[in-house]
Amino acid sequence: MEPGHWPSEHSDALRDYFLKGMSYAEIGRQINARFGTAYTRNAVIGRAKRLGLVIPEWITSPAIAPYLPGEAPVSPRRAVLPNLNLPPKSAMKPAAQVKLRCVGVQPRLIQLVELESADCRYPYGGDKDGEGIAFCGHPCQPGSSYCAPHARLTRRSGTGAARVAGPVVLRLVSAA
DNA sequence: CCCTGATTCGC
DNA sequence: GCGAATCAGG
Repeated sequence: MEPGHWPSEHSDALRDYFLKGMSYAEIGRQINARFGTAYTRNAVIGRAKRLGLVIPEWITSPAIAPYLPGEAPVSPRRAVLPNLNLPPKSAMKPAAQVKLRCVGVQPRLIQLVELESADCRYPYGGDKDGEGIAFCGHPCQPGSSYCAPHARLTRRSGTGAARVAGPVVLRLVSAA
């Protein structure tokens, strides 16, 4: 694809994940995984800001607003315009952080019964599927229960023995 | 050290 | 408008 612009699908996903309370890096990773894109966290952040993404307080804080007299009851809608109304800092999102997804790998989404002992046990679904949970299924690295991408996703680096691929360009290798 | 978010600046 | 580079804090 050759989009100089973000597809609405991606933007929608971005909003969804954002409202879900995930960090930009994770949002990026998940969108990357789902759409097979290669957005960096910077890209996601920049896009989010440009989109005017804001934390709907009325969602996270449905409490009564004890605004001071003189202050207009600006509850039902925060100005989404690029004026000068940005909150002092980040409002941070409370709930969420449920499940991680994955990197640039496309999971086989196999069932547990099909999962072998040498397959990556990375949980998929369960988030908005409603269907049975599936797993990555990629051949896991020796000594690990996950494949390389998922292993590095869980934890960074590999005891100073994995600094080979500089600018990592993860692309799937699964063919058949 | 790792991570995070936020901004600026060049394309 | 997009995103990398960079900055700043945890």
